[in-house]
Amino acid sequence: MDTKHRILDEALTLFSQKGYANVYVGEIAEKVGIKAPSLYKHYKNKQAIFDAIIDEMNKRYEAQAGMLNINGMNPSVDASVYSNISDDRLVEIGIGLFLYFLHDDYTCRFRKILTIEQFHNQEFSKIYSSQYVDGPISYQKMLFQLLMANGEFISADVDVMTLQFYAPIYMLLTLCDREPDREAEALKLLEKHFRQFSKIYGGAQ
Amino acid sequence: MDTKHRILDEALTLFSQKGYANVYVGEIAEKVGIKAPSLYKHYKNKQAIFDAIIDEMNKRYEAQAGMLNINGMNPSVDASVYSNISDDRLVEIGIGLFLYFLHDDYTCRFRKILTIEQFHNQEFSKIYSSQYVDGPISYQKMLFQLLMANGEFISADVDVMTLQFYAPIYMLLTLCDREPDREAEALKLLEKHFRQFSKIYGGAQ
DNA sequence: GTCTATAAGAAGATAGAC
DNA sequence: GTCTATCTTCTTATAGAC
Repeated sequence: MDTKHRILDEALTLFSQKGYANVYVGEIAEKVGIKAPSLYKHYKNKQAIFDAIIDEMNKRYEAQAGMLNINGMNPSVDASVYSNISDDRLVEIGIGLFLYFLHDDYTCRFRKILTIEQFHNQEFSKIYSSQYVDGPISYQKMLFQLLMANGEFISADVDVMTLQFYAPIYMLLTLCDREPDREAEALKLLEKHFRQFSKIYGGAQ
Repeated sequence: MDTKHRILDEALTLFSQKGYANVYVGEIAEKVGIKAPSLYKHYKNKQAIFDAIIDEMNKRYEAQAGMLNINGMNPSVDASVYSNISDDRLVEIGIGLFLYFLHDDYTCRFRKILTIEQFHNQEFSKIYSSQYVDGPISYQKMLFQLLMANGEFISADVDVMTLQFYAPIYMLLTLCDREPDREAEALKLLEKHFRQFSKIYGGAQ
């Protein structure tokens, strides 16, 4: 990894721990193993490093959306994936998704930045809600609608159903961001949640 | 309100919007209507203002815990309140609690500080989890256990039940902190959630 | 208790040698 | 591209008059 990328990487880590204002240029440079003035050969100023992080995040988000089909525009394609699946497979998919969000190198550090800066920066506030609330919810909602139409889920208010499915994932994700030691506890609970959810709403099978 | 309290109040607002490092002493002073040096007659330094906010929060938290019986040590006393209540009353209580957390002048600004500083400060991380995850959950869990023992709720895994009850409240609370305009939407969804939850788990009545 | 003036120091950024 | 030296600006905090 060249110096320019290493600066971005160390800055991302520091910003995600302390927030923009608490990180000093000299601190980023030190982590990279250079002196602060050298850093200005790679980026115009501190703000430019931050902006580069946002750009990189936007690029990755698009790639990721395609890969995970989360917030995808066409859940009907994915519906077949979830059609007639076993509880075990549902748990596997759900846990896999949770772990991806939690551990993906870039995603997880950027989510922390969004968390820290959300009240300070309206752009971040919008990205946060879109990426971690409205996106997953609208995707899940369309999926549940299809599963209901196929008769695989009992019919119920789909908004509430989606809320009850996704909110636990969200809460445990933010919990693990804050206290990584509690991941095992979260995973255990999440698995039970998926099974129970399937029992409640998948009763039509 | 005397100057010392007004400093605390304006500092709390600013810290909750920008985080500690982004708020300058001169900015707090300006909001109060004095010059920065005058502020040092009331507080030793910037950190002392922050510490005073923490102290005040701890005081209020204890009073609030008693008042709301959230994170209370004895939910069996409260179980009678929830015993044999109508759906309407359950919604009323749930929404009331949500609105208290969301709007209480001090609570809501302090929660934003916790959110902003949680990855930076382990003390805040612990307070956050205790106040907005483990506290409410352990209280609700004990309540549901009692309602199950009374035969008013069907028997099910109580940890999952509690998670499914509380996680939507938590998610919508953090959503409204970020986007206050979405309160009406959150309340509508929350009401439907309570009714649906009661239908699922209160089926033993 | 509030002010003006100012010190002390931190952090961002530039100049210029190598 | 990296360094040392330095400039500039911003912020905290103090001194001392009123």
